[in-house]
Amino acid sequence: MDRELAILERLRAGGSRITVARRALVEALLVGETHKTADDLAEQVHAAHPSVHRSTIYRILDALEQAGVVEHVHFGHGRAVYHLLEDRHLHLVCDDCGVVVEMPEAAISELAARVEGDHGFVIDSRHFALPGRCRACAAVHQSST
Amino acid sequence: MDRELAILERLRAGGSRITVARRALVEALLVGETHKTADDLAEQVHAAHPSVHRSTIYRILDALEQAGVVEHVHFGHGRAVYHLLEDRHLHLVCDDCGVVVEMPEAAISELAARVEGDHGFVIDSRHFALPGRCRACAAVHQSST
DNA sequence: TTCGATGCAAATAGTTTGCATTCTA
DNA sequence: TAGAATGCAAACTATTTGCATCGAA
Repeated sequence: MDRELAILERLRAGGSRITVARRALVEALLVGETHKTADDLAEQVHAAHPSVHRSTIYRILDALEQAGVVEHVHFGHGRAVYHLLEDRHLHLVCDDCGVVVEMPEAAISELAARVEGDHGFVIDSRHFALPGRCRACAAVHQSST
Repeated sequence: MDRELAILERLRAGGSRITVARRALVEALLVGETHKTADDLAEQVHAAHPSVHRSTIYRILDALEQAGVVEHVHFGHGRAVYHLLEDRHLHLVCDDCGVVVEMPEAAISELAARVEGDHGFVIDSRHFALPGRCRACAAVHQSST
């Protein structure tokens, strides 16, 4: 039940030490939105611990990623969002309004199987978002183009 | 048959002027690899015209993109590659060795149709590469992990 | 001659790194 | 107390922008 402790324990198991900054970042990951940029997380951590530096945020995120706790997904043009590994799913991001639609990982399995058969290529589709246009923006786009 | 002239003409039609730099960049796009980073292109252009600035390369690429001549695809972690619109296809990039596998756009149509039906989301799959592992790296990865 | 294109330098966004210091285990 | 973690500043990558000048039509 205590997700925070479980995650910290997992870090400790990997030889890491538990610090205030790490505790705060894990807490930040556990509340609110499931997808947060490094910036979002830094802001949240700063609320309680203003002295935690941005570079530390990145280093902790890196440690968490190595420990298999989080993963990051690129949402186009440079910025990445981080989320807990438990929340595995594909991401669809709207190029126009930026809304993120989640869909089960299974949706891509058919394509993945075909690609693997044809090219031997194993798609890791979680690491990138599929871009496009959400329902609303697709409608607008169609009428204005 | 003269692709270079055709492209330049297309630029001119949009109100643009034809300059040495533009001519050189279009030439660079037409030879060799079908996918090049802004850096690759800058290097090629510099070979003949060392004074052309990087920012100019970006501005020309932007103009070409607006004119519908090229498009850029993000290959993960910040860098983008440009290619002529005629060469439309999906990209699979290996996270390990960086090799790019191309596959017909049609391969994703089934997934795209399902997603559009379920979520109203219109995937623009050409704008991003699907990450994963190529046959060779997948084999290595499996045995070493 | 006019307005688009360019060179330059500086700014930007997002992230990473070297190094001396601090703190956990 | 050893070695991991941190703060800080500075570097980095890829790209963009303001501005004065240049050049194509």
